[in-house]
Amino acid sequence: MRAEALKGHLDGLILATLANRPAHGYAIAQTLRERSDGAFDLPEGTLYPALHRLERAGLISSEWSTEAGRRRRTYSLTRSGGRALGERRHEWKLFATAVEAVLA
Amino acid sequence: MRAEALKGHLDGLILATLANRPAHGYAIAQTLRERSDGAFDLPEGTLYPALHRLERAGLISSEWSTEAGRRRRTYSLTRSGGRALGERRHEWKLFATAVEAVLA
DNA sequence: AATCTATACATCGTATTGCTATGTGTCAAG
DNA sequence: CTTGACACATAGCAATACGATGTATAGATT
Repeated sequence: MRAEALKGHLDGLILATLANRPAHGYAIAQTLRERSDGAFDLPEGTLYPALHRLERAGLISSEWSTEAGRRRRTYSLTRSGGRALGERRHEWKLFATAVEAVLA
Repeated sequence: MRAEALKGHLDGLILATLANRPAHGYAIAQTLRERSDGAFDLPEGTLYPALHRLERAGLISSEWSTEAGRRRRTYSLTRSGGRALGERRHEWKLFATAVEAVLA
């Protein structure tokens, strides 16, 4: 997968992952890898800045916790993030339809 | 349509447009707008640099001509560009499938 | 005991890329 | 003679994914 393909779509994927339940960064990466059947295997330098960006934007919120000696930052979708996810899903449909109309 | 959504996918769209027949920049923009039902309305600052980029990469080639006083640069898909288009189409399928598996 | 692997987070610097704004110039319509 | 469509070009900007690197704990392996 070329790096640029993901640009502009990562935020929606992260929000969608958090829509089911809150999760910490590492778990988000695992879920994304599983749900995408290995297609999305995010390096740390991609994931953590994206999470910080989403939190700055108010779409997710975080809380520190410690479990078995490991510190975790657990992220949850905010109400605003839920709305944003809806928009992203809608936008994706429009985008995918348009791309397929051209590529086909 | 958010600007970042297109990133990394524009090249494939341009290549696909040229797969039918050679065309000049302005015509490519028109075709893209029509085929995408208005979703892709490329500003010049997006289209022309992209064409130069594709030509530098050897995926398209160009020729100057003049028609009715207007100079045109007509672009054609190269053999290498044809192969690249195939790859992009394949990559798109993988990408779209993965995104839908996560967003759904 | 030492090393490796997985877990877990963080950030600096870089490359890529699409867009805005601006500039050049032709031609037809009003 | 001004507006709009046609036609191309580029400088500067903003956004973002990634590679590399660093910190730290826990369990398994050697």
